Amino acid sequence: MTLTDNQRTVLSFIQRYTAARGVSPKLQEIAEGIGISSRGVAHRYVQALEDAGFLSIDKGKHRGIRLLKENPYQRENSLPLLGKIAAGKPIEAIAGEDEINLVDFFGKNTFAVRVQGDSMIDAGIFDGDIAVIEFRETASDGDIVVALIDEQEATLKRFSRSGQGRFIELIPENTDMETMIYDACRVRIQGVLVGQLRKY
Amino acid sequence: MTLTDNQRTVLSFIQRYTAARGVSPKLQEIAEGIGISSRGVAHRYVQALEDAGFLSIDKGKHRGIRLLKENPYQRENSLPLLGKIAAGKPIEAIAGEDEINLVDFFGKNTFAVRVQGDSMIDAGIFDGDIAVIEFRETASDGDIVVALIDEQEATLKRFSRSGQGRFIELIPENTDMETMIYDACRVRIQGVLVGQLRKY
DNA sequence: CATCAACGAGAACATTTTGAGAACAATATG
DNA sequence: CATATTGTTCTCAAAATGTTCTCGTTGATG
Repeated sequence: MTLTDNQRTVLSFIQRYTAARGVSPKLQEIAEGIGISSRGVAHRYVQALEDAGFLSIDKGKHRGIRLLKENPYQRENSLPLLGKIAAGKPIEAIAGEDEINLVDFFGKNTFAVRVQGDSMIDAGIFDGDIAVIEFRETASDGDIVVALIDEQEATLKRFSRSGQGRFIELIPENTDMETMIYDACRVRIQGVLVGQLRKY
Repeated sequence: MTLTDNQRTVLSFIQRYTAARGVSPKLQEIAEGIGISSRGVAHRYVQALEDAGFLSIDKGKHRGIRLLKENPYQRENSLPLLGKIAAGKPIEAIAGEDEINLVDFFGKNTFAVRVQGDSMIDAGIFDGDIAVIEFRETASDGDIVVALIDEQEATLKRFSRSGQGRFIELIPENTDMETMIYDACRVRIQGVLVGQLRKY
């Protein structure tokens, strides 16, 4: 039994709510939490989650949801997003405006890899940074891509075609390093850079 | 039964997506991932992969693809064991190894602000980046801080004391801009930079 | 040139998933 | 008990997604 996207969203909401408040949410609260207006629909989701074994329902009881399993899909990964800095107000004044969720922020089809090496420092990507990559098998000239060479070596470089598409150039953003040129058949694109994270 | 190049591409996409996200992609996502626009074509590929025995389809269900075989690339090339990118493994081999959780990654007492302006470009912080800040009322010389001046203006600068603690210097990381010096009582620290996010 | 297989676009249809809300039952509360 | 709140079960409709087509293009091959 697999969950639908919305069922996962509901499960995640229930887990967060329960963790924060110590009691399970009401159906109305679940509905509002996922942006709908119908308690009936919320109930249908909760029922589906019970059928899938993620929780149990104390029938009829208010706030009668008990969680059983960990949610294997979604992880809690949001940060509160405050207003723009340098815009003139104390941070407290604009707190709680929004939040950042990694998946929402960078897009759904993304994953993260840790970058090793200095081949992209001129693009502002440093050793140890986390690169956020969107799944794609194709790229446009100028994209920064994760390229797999000979099914062996994965590398992060700027992508460009040459020789009427027969060759692929992988261009480091570092004046000390040289462009690598391969037969197109030796290179497989695994994704395109869409963001990055850095921790100090 | 041999797969065509495109079928292999689709299989690779499905494998990586599933490894990283825990659920299979939708046909639309597959189409976008390989650079085409037609769900129908994506379906034809998935069907071919089912016929070839690589996966099974839960007919009609959304995200109803189940992978059956191991990734052929992993099996055919026994790969070196380094996890980081540029160090030698296809993404599907390391997916899931290094999941990023924003709160775990940056710490609990953190929030995010969008950076406006170029005062920190030499520190690699650009206009439009998201700065991740840890709540603190104190800072050490050299920290990059969110400082509130006269309870009015919040700004992101490098922090330093001077004059036996009577003054606070807020130093931009931009050679075109000048250090600002304030009486310590006019400056309140709101937090210290611990990370950043960028979206391309 | 004729044929064929692989491919991409997109229309048309089928099925699943979703949302609203009514009606009623059970529970909570004073 | 009386009332309000909450949970449960329905029906109907819409949206999203999967499925099956046709059509045209391209490149390889005989």
